[in-house]
Amino acid sequence: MDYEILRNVGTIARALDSISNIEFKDIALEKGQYLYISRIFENPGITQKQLSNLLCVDKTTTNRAISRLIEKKLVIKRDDENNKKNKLLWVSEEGSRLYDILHRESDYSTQVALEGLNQDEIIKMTRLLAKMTKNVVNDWSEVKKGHKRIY
Amino acid sequence: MDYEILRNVGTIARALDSISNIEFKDIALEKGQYLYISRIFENPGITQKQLSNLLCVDKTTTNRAISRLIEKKLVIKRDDENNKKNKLLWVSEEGSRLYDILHRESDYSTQVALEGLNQDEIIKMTRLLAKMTKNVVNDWSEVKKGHKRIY
DNA sequence: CACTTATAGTTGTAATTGCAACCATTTATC
DNA sequence: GATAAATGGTTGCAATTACAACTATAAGTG
Repeated sequence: MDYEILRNVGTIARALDSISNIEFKDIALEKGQYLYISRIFENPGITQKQLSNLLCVDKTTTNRAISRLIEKKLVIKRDDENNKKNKLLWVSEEGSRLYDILHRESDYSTQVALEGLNQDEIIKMTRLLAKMTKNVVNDWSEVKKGHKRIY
Repeated sequence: MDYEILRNVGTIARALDSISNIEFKDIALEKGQYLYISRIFENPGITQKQLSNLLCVDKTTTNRAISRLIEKKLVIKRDDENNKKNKLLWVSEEGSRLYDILHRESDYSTQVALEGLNQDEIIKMTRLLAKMTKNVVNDWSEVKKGHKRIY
């Protein structure tokens, strides 16, 4: 049945997250921190709220993770001149060096995950997962705002 | 590039997990507990170790989750007559009733996630994700055992 | 303009999560 | 069959995770 799809998505995600957390202990990153460094590096000046929505993580979780990364001098926080409510985030020089490793690991995991799939399948997969992401993130935003789904 | 694939897998998984955790607070389930109830229901007599491998979760996490579910009388633990090391798990009657709700929610989320995909795409997706799962879980087992991946 | 509502960020608290280190069995090896 | 290695399960810790409840700023509305 179709429910296999979401089950496997969950399993793949947990497995990869677990692998990343274990591997990045070598570079003194704690659970989950790699996610934030990657996204901030690729979206310089992003806010905590935007990060939370990008990752589908609670904003308080993002806040704590960022605080820790600032302590560790891997991320820098600056005030937004145009909007005092916002604090913009950048990766430090040290953080940038880590990004290189994160990127390489991600590439490797992608290679492993896609082993045995041909180019056409990969392209289709990319397109379909993007569509699914949009569908699911939409529901996530609603539910986070308090909307009750009926089923 | 291909790295979009794993990013989206992670995002979908986090979003759905977050939704489930929020929705299942109505039935007094705490973070993550729904996973174990579902899998034990579908695999009666499963052990903690098998559960951990099925979900790609650390065995100590499984242990704590199960202890809590036993306290809540949603899961039952029995000794394996043939092997005193193993403790076999079953869902209680109360737990079975919850399973019904979990199943309905999962169906609904699947429907939402797959909106806009046709039957052929869904079938392909199912097959490809199963293959990816196998690839990734294999690496996860190795890394958990201490194997260092080179990249 | 007043003032209400919404938004971004932050802390209090309580729970899960997972590595390390351990016990109890079982399995492998001599 | 004795002893070593492996396996399944369990606790001590230390950290993330996230809901509530809050502050401060910005945006919407009469």
